[in-house]
Amino acid sequence: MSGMSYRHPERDQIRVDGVLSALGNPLRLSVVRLLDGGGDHNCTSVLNTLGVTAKSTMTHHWRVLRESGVIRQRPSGRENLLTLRREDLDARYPGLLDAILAGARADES
Amino acid sequence: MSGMSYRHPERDQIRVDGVLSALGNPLRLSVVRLLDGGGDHNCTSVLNTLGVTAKSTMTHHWRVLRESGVIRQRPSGRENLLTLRREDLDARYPGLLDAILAGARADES
DNA sequence: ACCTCCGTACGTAGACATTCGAACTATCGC
DNA sequence: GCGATAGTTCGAATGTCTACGTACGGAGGT
Repeated sequence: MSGMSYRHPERDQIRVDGVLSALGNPLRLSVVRLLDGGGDHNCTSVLNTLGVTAKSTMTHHWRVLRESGVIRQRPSGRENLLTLRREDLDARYPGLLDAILAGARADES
Repeated sequence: MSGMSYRHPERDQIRVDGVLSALGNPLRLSVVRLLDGGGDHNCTSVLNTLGVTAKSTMTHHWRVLRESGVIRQRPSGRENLLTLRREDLDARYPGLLDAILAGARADES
């Protein structure tokens, strides 16, 4: 049997204050920027890329991102694949994600 | 002499994670929606409109909103006038504020 | 001067966030 | 089965956020 799946909010259950609160954390914003860059990501690869030490720390952040509707977490084998819920976010809050990601890039300059 | 002024970040000192974190709080998001509606606002009028009990609670939120660059606080007589820094936010993060405000309205439906 | 109104500063209390280590479950390969 | 890998769960420590009451200071009106 494949692993258990997590509870995700439906598209119409997403709330903007939850999304903003989730993305107001620098580490979680970095995660979203990384996922937006495309490619396959599991928890460990993100953890290594961002230089986080403890896996259990990220487990906390996965839950915040998942329960706010920002990412989707899909178990596959012994990995946990992570994807940005771009279609849902774009449908519900047009332009929000792009504005945030552009803003994050602007802050780096 | 008029009252002391507060420290506000310059436009280019604003950071998107600070803005998101500030607006991730439902009460502060309501404040921004109210200020965006136009009209003159001082601290007490916002407090009364939103049904907040303690002034000192709002003083905390004014600081968060001010230091993240979302609002400007300008003492005038014995009042403290509040304005949304729309021009600065629009210049630095095009579309962000509109997307957030539209999202907040969408969540109400 | 006096009183009143507007808002801040301070201390405090409880709730929540963030991070970590250690123990645990499940999966894959041998 | 055995060992290694991928993540989670749990508990604890630390820090931050939110809200409140009280006290304070500045500005206006009388």
